[in-house]
Amino acid sequence: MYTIGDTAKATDLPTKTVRYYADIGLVMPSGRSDSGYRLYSGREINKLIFIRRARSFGFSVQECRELLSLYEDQERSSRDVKAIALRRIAEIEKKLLELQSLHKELSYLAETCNGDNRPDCPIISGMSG
Amino acid sequence: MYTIGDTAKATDLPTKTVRYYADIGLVMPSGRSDSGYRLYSGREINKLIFIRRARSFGFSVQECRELLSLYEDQERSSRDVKAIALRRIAEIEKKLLELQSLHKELSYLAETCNGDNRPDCPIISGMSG
DNA sequence: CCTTGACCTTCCAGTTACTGGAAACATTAC
DNA sequence: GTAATGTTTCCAGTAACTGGAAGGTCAAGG
Repeated sequence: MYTIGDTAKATDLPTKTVRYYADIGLVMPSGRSDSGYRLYSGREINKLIFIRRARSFGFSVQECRELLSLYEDQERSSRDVKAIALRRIAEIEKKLLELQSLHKELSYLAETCNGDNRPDCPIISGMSG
Repeated sequence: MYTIGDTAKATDLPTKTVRYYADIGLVMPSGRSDSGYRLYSGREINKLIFIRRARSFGFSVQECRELLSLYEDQERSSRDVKAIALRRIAEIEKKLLELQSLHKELSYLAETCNGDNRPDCPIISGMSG
């Protein structure tokens, strides 16, 4: 069992955010210490890491809730699970392409503009591809 | 020259957001029509597409401002440009790894939970890798 | 020319997802 | 035992939109 600070370290989330997620019922601590400290188990740690990743790619908290429920809602049919997962996978693949494109653009910029004098770097005109 | 609606379509951003970016001085329209309509050129379209991408990967508006300034601030030395670009590239590479990991997790879920009966899918316990 | 509908304008209020800070209690380190 | 650090709740503030009202503009059809 981890206190909120240890949980924050383990998940690479701010303490404030972990507490916020508990407040909105996204990831509840598995219990409280005698003195009222939130206590998290490995399971919650894993959920929080998953959420941090999903959030950092623009999935809303609501969408994270839905993604988590894929694993937890015993009432939901496998068909639903698969449908939602596949929809998200398509989005992720689109994001992967865009992220690679962004990477390429910045790499080109770093390569091109590497002297002491400022070169022209007219890269914006090519930034939309 | 594009009106704000055409610009929104071309950049895949909501009209509201394009107007908001003008309000905060992130991307100004290159001019106004006689009747006061915002008018955008290809250059602004490209900037907006670049920003949409960067935003969707968690770069703040302030960071987008900095990234755009890499191309525009004639006072900034090439050394700075390269340093900032390299820092961002490192972040993007980390994001790429995490996005690939997210993709793998959801693909595994979609594959595993594909019958008509709900299988156990105890994937959360492996979600932190 | 007139009207209808889709566009645009400004302004202001509301939302999402945090984020910072105060006051007070708990735990750990010396 | 006391100082530093960590935790609690609560409340206010911020970033980046987002929705809606009230009104001006523009192209198409009658």
